[in-house]
Amino acid sequence: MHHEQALEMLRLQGHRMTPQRVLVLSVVADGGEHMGVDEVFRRAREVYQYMDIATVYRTLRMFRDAGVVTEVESGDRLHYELTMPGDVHHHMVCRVCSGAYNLSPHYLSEFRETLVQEFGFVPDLEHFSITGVCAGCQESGEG
Amino acid sequence: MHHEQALEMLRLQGHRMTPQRVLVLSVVADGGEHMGVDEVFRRAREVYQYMDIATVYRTLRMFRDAGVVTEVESGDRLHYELTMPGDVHHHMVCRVCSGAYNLSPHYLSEFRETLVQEFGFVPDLEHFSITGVCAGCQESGEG
DNA sequence: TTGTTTTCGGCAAATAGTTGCAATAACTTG
DNA sequence: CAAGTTATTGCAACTATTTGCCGAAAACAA
Repeated sequence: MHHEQALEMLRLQGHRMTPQRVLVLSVVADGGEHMGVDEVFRRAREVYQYMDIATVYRTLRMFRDAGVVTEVESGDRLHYELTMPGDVHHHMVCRVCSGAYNLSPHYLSEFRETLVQEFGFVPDLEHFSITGVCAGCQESGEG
Repeated sequence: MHHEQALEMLRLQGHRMTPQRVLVLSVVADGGEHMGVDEVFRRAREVYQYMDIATVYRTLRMFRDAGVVTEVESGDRLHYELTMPGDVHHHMVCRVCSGAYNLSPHYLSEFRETLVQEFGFVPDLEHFSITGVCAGCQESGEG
């Protein structure tokens, strides 16, 4: 998704376009890989020095609910990235090095179906991330 | 697992047996279903009025690492239950009613194998819980 | 442009949970 | 049982994140 499309989506959903929101969106869009809240905050404050951390949290949460960013629980912190409709993926987060690796949703679709059919339980796998130890850290014997 | 066995396990692992630890263990053991940290704290403080919340957190974390209690992320809070070696299970937590349903580990074993074989990533599925909407809340149209 | 409505932002205070530190108490040895 | 060692406690301060409040600003109408 592009910057402009995201703004359009937000407007269509009736959200007001404030300088703070435009700024947060551009920071996340320029960030590339997913960014921690504190990093979004620091970069935004470089541009607008009165930016408040609560505004960053509220804005990112709203963006997530609107579907323009994706929230990743990386270790014990929240990270965000611009939603890429053609590239939906989950994350495997390494508990040793904090590295995040993408995982195609097809690895979970069967599991999802099973839960729905056997228990009628509809899991939230959209913002799904799995903690564990990655291959590299395993070799280092740090698992 | 029983109270006594848990104490024995802790002692064998070299942990000191303090009144605070014995108390926290008995509270969790008597609690039945899994309990929130605040509830463990409140009940413990009824018995020993100087109990500190930090002690409760540290004690439960240590019990978890020692294998005598199981940690469940219920919604956005931590819950604990006495580990039952014959009854290992995961949890499906409903985001609407906060209800928790047990899930046999066999539903995840295939998924686990896939991650290990394809990515060398060893997931932490021991303390695994899945958020979603349960069958009951689905009917109520609250999903 | 001005006025009206309603959402939003900034601040401060609250939340759950963690951590550093000095005092204390549990285990160990004699 | 007393002394020494070291883990553990209680406290306060800290983390990340959320929330209540109220003035400010966005959207929209006239």
